[in-house]
This record gives sequence, C-alpha cells and structure tokens, in this order.
Amino acid sequence: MTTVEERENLSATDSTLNPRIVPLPVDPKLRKVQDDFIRKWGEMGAIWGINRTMAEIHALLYITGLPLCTDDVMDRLHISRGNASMSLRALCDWGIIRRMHRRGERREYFESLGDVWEMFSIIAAERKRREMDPVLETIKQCIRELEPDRIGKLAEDEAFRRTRQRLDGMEEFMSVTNKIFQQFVGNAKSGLNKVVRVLLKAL
Amino acid sequence: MTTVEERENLSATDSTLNPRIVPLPVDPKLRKVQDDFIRKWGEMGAIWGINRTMAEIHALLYITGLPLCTDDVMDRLHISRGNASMSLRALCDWGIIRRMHRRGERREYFESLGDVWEMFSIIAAERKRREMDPVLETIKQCIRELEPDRIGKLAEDEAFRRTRQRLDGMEEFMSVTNKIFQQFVGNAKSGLNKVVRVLLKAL
DNA sequence: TTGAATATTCAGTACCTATTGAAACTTTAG
DNA sequence: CTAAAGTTTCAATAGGTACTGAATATTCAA
Repeated sequence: MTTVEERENLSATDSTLNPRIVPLPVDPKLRKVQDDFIRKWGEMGAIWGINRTMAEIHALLYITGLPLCTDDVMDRLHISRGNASMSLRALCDWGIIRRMHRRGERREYFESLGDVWEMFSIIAAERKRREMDPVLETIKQCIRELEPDRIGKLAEDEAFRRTRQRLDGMEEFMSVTNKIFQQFVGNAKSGLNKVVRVLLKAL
Repeated sequence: MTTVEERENLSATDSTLNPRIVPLPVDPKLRKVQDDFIRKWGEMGAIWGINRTMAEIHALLYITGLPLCTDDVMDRLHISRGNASMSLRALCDWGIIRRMHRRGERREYFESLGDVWEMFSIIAAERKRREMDPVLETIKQCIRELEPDRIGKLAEDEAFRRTRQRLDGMEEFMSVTNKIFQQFVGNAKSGLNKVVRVLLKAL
C-alpha cells in the first residue's frame, strides 16, 4: 500500500495536486454508522446475488452519497487496486453505480444511484433475465416433450402423469411470478411504482 | 459404490428383502425430461440461496412426485451417502420436503411438497427472517445513532445529512418490501394467495 | 441383548471463487 | 513525443464451501 502514502505525501506538499474531492477522514461517529451499514450490506450481498466486496463498494457509495474515486474505495475498504477496479466495473455493468467525469480532472469518480426503488428494479430485471427466464424455458421444453403425441400411450402411465402434473404446477407459478416481475421492472423509474402502490392500497 | 450392487444382488435373490417402493429404472423419455428439469433446477439453486446438490435433490423429489429413500437419491444423482444425508436433512429443516415412514418399513422416505406456492412461501419466509430482517434492524440502528440528540450540532453538517437521507430511503424501501413479504408468507397455505390475486387483478 | 439394517457425522480433500499485486496498457498535460 | 497519472488485466494463490467415504451411532426385529 505504498500508493496511499505517496498520495498523502503529495497532498501534504502540494495540496492542489491530486486533490480528492472529499478527504476520507470523516467524523468518527458518522464513520461508525457508515461502517456498520457497509458491513451488513456486504454480509447480505447474497440477497442480490453479488459478492461481498461488490456489495461493500456499493454500500459505501450509496451511504456517503458522494462520488468517490478508486483510491477512496481502496483506502476505505482496504482492498487491492485490481479488486476495486474489477468490482467497480461490474457494478457499472449492473447499472447501479455510474462513472462520473469531473471537468478538468483526470481521475474518474463513481457514484451510486440514489433511488433505492430504481436500484432494485434494475437488479430484479437482471436476475429475472439471468435466472428465471432460462428455468421457465426449460420447464416449457419439458412439458412439450411429454405431450401425448410424442409419448403415445405412455401418456396414461402413472409416472408420466405425475411428472406432467408437477411441471404444470411449476409453470403456472413461474409464469405468474414472471408477469409480476415484468411490471415491477417496467415502470420503476422512480419512487413507489405501480406494483407496490397497488399492493399497499389493497393490503 | 459397492452398496448399490449389494442392494441389487439382494433384491435379485430375495425380492422381499429391502424392496424399494419404486425401482429407479424408468422409461428413458420420462427420465430424460426429469433429468433436464433436475439439472436446470440445480444450476438455478442460487435463486433460492440453496446449493446445487440440495436443489437437485429437491428437484428429483418434486418432479417424480414419489417418496424416495436415501439410496434412491444417491443412485439417481450419483452423490455420496454423507452428502445425501446432510442435504436431505437441510431440506427437511427448510420444510420443503418431509420425512415419511412407511408402516412396517425401517427405511425412511422423503417427499417434496407438491404445492409450489406453499414451497416458495416457506422459502420466502425463511429468507426474509435470515436476510432482510437483520439488515432492516441494522438500518434502524444506524438511523437511531444519527439522531440530532446524539450528534448535536453536527446534525446540520452536509455529510451527516446526506447519510441520513440515504438511510431513510433504504428504510422506506425495506419496510414496504417487508410488509409485502409478510402478506405473501402469511396466507400462503395453498394456491394463488391474496397478494398474487390482488396483483393479477390490478395489472 | 445382539446384530443387521439404516442413518449420521466429520476429518480430509477436491473444487471453485475472490483477491492480490505486478505488469501492461491508456490517457493527457506539457 | 514523453513522462506521469491513472486504469485494466491476469497469473498466482489465498480462502472458503461442498463432497466423499469410512467410522460411529441409532434403530428395531428377534
């Protein structure tokens, strides 16, 4: 971690060189709260299907509400440059953080989306696409392969009937779930979206 | 895997000893369909927060709709006794498969719940308890720690205000989500439950 | 109580994912 | 163009989770 010292030496001797927008040292009380949040968010990355480091970086950007650069992230979370770089890129790919250029600055900054609803919509959309859609496709394929014209008189066999029944149950469930996701994901640009408003009113 | 042969030799010489309720060999067409389903379900275990083997065992029990014993599972999925035992127990703990005794039989059998809605309710309830509740608790704790009477005049500081704002946004989101889960989980004993019916009507 | 059938546990290992850190690459100011 | 700043890549490896299979425990019929 020589980079840190180097950078701090530089700022000490010439504070206009490589100035970070927000110095990392922060009021200890605030910092504790932020760290608690970051830790928990990291542990719970599983909910998102995201690994710990990615979750922590996101948590840091979200909770501070500031654009931070790679070095800020490295310093605050004690992770390597490579890790920070890859994870930041992955978060950008997900679309829940964004790159930010500052006029006249070389360094790139990253900031989190501020709207939680939008963030979760994005995540939901992506996971639906990656995880639910393929399963639904497989199930439909399975049902097709068990259609009577493919299996002939075996269609009456007990084992076939049971399996087809189970496939039907699963298909119904996933189709309905899919539709709901679609809605949630579709009009979710900001704030409580339609799905949620409908539910809150009705319950 | 000597166990398999031993067991099969036994059945060959004395078919009343250790009879498995359903012989594993199954019509190849049906078997292919079941295997496709099992494979995909295993790959997608992540959705559930469950590992591949557990997901595959569950898929097998679900798709066949039959009570199977540990050896059936081992043979069909080519996994070790230890693995089968641990995974079956974990699935029982989740509550999505059940142990079954057959009168006059020593061996234990396992069968999957048949109602997909009930299964997912159970899973949702468990994940909410394990994953969402602790995060919400942490967030509330963070908000408490940033209350003006704890941090005094710092409450007006820009950094504090931003962090508090972010915490509030997250809290709103998670509280609402939590309520919806609660409903889904509460009255979900069977079939399309209230939450889903409300949504389907409204959308 | 005994022993055969069955079930569970767990130390060791295989396998896989995440992380590091140094080298290679890119960009821009001068 | 060159040097300095910044970014990305990737081989090596650390670290963690899942799996095996033999040892141990449990159950039940006789």
